[in-house]
Amino acid sequence: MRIGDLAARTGVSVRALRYYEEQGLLKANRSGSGQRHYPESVVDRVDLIQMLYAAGLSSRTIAELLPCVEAKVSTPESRARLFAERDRIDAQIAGLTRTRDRLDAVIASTGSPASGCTYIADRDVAT
Amino acid sequence: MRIGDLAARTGVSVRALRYYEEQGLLKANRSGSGQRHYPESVVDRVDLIQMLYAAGLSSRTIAELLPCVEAKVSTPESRARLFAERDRIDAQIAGLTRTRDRLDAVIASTGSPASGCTYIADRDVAT
DNA sequence: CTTGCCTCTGACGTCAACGTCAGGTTCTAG
DNA sequence: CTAGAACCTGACGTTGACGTCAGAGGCAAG
Repeated sequence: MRIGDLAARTGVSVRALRYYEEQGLLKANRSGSGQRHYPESVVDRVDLIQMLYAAGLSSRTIAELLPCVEAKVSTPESRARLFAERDRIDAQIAGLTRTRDRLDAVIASTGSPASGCTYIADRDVAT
Repeated sequence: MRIGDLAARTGVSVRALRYYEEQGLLKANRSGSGQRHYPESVVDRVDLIQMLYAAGLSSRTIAELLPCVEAKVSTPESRARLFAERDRIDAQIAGLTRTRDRLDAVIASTGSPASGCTYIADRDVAT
């Protein structure tokens, strides 16, 4: 599997994949001419990397936690980092939930102004 | 209330407050000599701005939604934006929840290797 | 008055995760 | 064999939300 194929499979750009390698998140087997070749397994790894990036983790943190998540290998530091990131994500979820509820309240008040102005699509307001 | 006081009250830097004004998120009464003076009410406004920034909204989007959230004034576009951002935040919460659960699973497997994989994750899944 | 802190307006610096371009090599289809 | 897609390594550009510095002015206390 070459880098273009991996990019297509993961939806990540070729540039991003090379960047991940540069950051030590991804390793590639090189052919004689220097081209990168990947096994199927890296697809999951790239998905995981994207997942962690989306959760707000930095390259450095991801690099620290990847062996922990994939190979179940962990040092005391990485375990501490793991707990810290878990808690940070928890807090982030809590904050986002409050923000969403606030927006929902706004939607409820501007969307149906007391009387029957109901042409605004009837959405679920408080999950 | 001068800008330094507002910064202290909100935990936001002076630079950030000036930046908010530059982005049209905050207005200030100017004294004769050009110094900014704020009423008490802007404290809540700044908190709200921070909340929206934390939720991943851009200055432009916040500027569009602030009148909607504070004064309950909305145009069809801002209402559409409101719905879009609410849904985006919902999706973000869902993604973060999956990521957190994944980290919890890792914690469960690396954190207590002796007693078989018992899940730690009996946390509330953020409504 | 002057000391010292606060404020003002530019304007350049920063940082992360890439985008994009240049110039050159390699693989593949016909 | 040859065109053209895909790949390579630098290396500079981008974006957003500020940080930071420079130089100048404002404000209450002693």
